Amino acid sequence: MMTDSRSAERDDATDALFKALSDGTRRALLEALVRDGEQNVQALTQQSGVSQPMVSRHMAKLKRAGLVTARRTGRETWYAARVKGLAPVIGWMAVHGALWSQRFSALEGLGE
Amino acid sequence: MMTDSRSAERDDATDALFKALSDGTRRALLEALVRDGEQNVQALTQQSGVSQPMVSRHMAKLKRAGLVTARRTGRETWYAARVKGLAPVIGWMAVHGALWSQRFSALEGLGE
DNA sequence: CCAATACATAACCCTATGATTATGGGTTAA
DNA sequence: TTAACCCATAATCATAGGGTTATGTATTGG
Repeated sequence: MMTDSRSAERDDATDALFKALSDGTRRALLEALVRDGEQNVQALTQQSGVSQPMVSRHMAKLKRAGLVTARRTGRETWYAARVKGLAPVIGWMAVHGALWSQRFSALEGLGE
Repeated sequence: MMTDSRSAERDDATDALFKALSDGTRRALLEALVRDGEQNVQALTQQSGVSQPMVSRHMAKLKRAGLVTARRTGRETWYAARVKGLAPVIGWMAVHGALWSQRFSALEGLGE
């Protein structure tokens, strides 16, 4: 499944990932989950400084990018960071950052 | 409401970096530089599939993000990948990706 | 059953951004 | 000097995207 050397055509996963990380509010939400563990929307809303609907939309984007998981219990939705979702970022840097490949080579077995 | 500076600090560098990497065309341009070394705008334009002005604008953005360097010689501008510009990405993942911090700790001395 | 709660969606506004073609500003060459 | 060349910038357009408030859909509790 090598995407040929003709540059990344439709690397939707990588694209969604970098796009998800390209917004500061979204990164802050993800950071909160990494730091303090699983949280529901209202908890995230209080920290975020933006409205609840905006948090829901940000979380949806993070989820589609594979960076968080969602677990609905009753009327609450609990989000948790999914750190291994960052793997494609590592992969991209390992492949396209020639100077890094040596250092990154030890990280390539993270597919779980 | 003041923004909670604890989690949402104005990390302009990181923001610019992720934003620069969030576009596929821009990543392809950067990949071309990493793969084939320093190139001028016309060479990059031929590979990119977009217009020359668009390449110039993409390169400007990559440059502001610290991912490429520009060297003007006469009427040509030669761009080269600056792989250490990815350092903030590593830094961000090291800090906010708890599960990664052990593996990343060895990479933190790349500041220059 | 009814109200309150928790989250997601919808409708809307405004800015950012990717893309184009046209133009301008220097530089090389004839 | 003039013309061709290389690149950047301007003008323009369409769409994506972050933000808000309003509304909808379940779920819990009195």
